[in-house]
Amino acid sequence: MSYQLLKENIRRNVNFSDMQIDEICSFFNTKTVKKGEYLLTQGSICKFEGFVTKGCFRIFIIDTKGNENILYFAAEDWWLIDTDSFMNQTPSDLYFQALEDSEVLIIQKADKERLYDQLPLVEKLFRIMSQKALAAWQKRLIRNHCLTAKERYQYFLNTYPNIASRITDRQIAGYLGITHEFLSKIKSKSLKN
Amino acid sequence: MSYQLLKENIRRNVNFSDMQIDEICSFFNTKTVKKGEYLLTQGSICKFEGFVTKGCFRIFIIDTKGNENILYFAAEDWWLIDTDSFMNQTPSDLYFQALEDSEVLIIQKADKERLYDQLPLVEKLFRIMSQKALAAWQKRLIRNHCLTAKERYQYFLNTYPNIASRITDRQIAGYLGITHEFLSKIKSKSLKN
DNA sequence: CGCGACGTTGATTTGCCTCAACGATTGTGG
DNA sequence: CCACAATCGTTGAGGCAAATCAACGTCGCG
Repeated sequence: MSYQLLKENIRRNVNFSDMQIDEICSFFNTKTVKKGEYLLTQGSICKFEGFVTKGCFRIFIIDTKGNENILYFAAEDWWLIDTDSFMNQTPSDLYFQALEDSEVLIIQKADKERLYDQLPLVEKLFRIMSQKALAAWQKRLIRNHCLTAKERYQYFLNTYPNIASRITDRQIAGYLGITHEFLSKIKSKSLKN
Repeated sequence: MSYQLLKENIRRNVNFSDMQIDEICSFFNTKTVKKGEYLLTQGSICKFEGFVTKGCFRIFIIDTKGNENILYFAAEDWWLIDTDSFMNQTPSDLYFQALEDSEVLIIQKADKERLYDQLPLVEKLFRIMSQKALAAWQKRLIRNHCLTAKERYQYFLNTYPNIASRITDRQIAGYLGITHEFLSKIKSKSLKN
């Protein structure tokens, strides 16, 4: 059952009772997305949050120079969220694109508001999730300032081995904020050491 | 009264009753910090969160190369939080240093836990605060990837004029992730246009 | 006054980008 | 199942943004 992964993910943050967690899960619906398809595109308002149970997504932005800049990848056990657009219901800057055939558990904005009212402990759940994410983003920015591209690449390989192994180098370069040509040169130099 | 700023800051996120907001404020104590002093240093466990009512702080990290890397500035109406260390009660990577004689409203870790229990709506408050912060950090990382140092400098000046005007260029360079020499060159080139 | 932190400037180096070309791999339609 | 296109990874030449190192004048402060 694909809800099992979601339940475990939630329980890692807040210890809900079995009844509560079933209640929470009942707000989510399964959605399948084929490789290459988009769940969200720039300019549209994000009305849902998702939890990936199968496959892999990239969350990216196309900047004014036309470069694809990848915020993060979401494989199994990751959340698929545009915090800004979902919270403020403003047009999104982001794209959610499936890099493989994927399955996502989806909760709609209106349902999430109902869930907050119905089960106030869900506030704590998303408070903790947001704080963990916040700490991670702060550390990532520091790494971008302190580390060279090569060091960031190696950190990525070590930290997310099962994401790195299933995506192209172009995607990794987009995540690291470098060109794919330069990533290729980093790799060839690493082999010589 | 220095609590007024805190009350307004909180009410911008959750509409508490007067009684509730007084209750929340009663958990905070005033602390004065002189220019140059530290409220948190690397290696210590962060047992508090703060809200700045007067003065200005820099929140920074010293990396392995000895560079001071500034995560953000906290002047009046800003929160002073090491999310990671406070949440996990692990040794902090950060320094909180006053750049001016300052005043902070402090809430201790144990008291904050009590506040969550006593007034569950506070969960929503910090959920919303964390999500707003998260969205802001994601945008900042994107700017670091897409914009040149000059463009980031101008963005900083436009976005935080009353922080930029009261700190040294060295601090701004540390925030932008560039050397202060290069920032100086950016400024001299800007004047010629 | 004298010291330390600051801002500035120049010379040099380096990390990364841009552009272009090429073979290898993957995907797709006939 | 093949042919072709598209995408991918690689490599090289050249250029630019930013770092490094060093020197210097200025300012605030003890």
